[in-house]
Amino acid sequence: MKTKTLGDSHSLEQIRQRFVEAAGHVTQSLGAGRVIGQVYAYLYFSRKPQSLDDLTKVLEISKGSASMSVRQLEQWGALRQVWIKGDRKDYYEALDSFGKILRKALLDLIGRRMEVGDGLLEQVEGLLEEKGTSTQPTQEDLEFVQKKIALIRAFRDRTQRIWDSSILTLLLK
Amino acid sequence: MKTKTLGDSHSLEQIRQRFVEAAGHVTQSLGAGRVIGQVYAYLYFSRKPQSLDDLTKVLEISKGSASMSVRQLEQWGALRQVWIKGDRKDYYEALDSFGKILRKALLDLIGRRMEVGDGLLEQVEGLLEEKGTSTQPTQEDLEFVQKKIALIRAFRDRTQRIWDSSILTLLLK
DNA sequence: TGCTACGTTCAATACGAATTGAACGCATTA
DNA sequence: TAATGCGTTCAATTCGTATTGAACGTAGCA
Repeated sequence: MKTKTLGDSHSLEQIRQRFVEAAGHVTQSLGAGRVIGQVYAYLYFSRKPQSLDDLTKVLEISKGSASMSVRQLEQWGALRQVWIKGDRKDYYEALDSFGKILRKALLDLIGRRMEVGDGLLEQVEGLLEEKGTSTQPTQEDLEFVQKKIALIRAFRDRTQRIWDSSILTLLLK
Repeated sequence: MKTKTLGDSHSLEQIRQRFVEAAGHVTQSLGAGRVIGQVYAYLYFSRKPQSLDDLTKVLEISKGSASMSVRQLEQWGALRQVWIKGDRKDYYEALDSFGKILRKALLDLIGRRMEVGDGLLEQVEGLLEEKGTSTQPTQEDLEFVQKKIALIRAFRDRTQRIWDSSILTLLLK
């Protein structure tokens, strides 16, 4: 039991392994784990649905990892569960709507990280409104900060539009 | 010596700290450290150039961190070094061409991570060319893999165009 | 009803990357 | 020329987070 899957061709199996490895790096650099990419790539290059058990053996990952990765990928619409009658295991096959998948995944990953900064500009602008009437801070300081924040807002708004229109909609197609 | 900088206004100082914190999160999630963002935000909201020494005190980071961050930011065109005569310290002030800065930073960060996967498609397609003539692998397997890889290439080319045109050029303006 | 084989969960662990800080080199000044 | 005050470097450390694996719940089967 040395190599399994995808016929016996050495070079084809080699190619799959290359993709598994590369996908692992990609997802890792995107801030999802390495395993997620590996699982998807492996399933993508599998002719038949594979079980969690297969994944743990081939990718040498734990049962827990396999389970969690598969669930994450399912939520991103990257996998489909397949029942094989007379078999108690769950089987999975990869879907290939890369655009939709990437879109969901990015929104998820980015959203997960941007909570903190989100709404900061609005909050701060609110604070400045209040202070605008008071005279506590020196007029100079107030103007300085307002000017700086205005620059940020302008840039934010511009990139926001680009992001919304270009990326997401185009990835959808 | 409790609070320094930016006048004495509590609320304005508060605002700066908010931005420092937020910027730290952003750069961290982008895969550059937390410190990079903090340093930039602090300088951006400083009226006068600041020294490494200032940074270590205000941001509570080590001299090493301050030095490395400043250098990185300089390479991204985010900072400008300022000499103050009669002072042996180096001073820095933030530049605000956000577009150019982000562009350089992203190219750098992404480039740093994509080395692995880069050229993979080309390599693999090369391998498949060779195998195309041999009959080692079953015809079915060969076709399967070729089809799968073609899908990936199509997607890669499409997103590549979007990335090149939309993002980078627009960020330049 | 108990037994088996599976998937899930989450506290413990391992791992990689960010950060530190001591050692160093290089200016500047006396 | 020595002494002082910088910035830089990089091995050691710390810290966050991905991964593990043992314990658990559950569904099917005898």
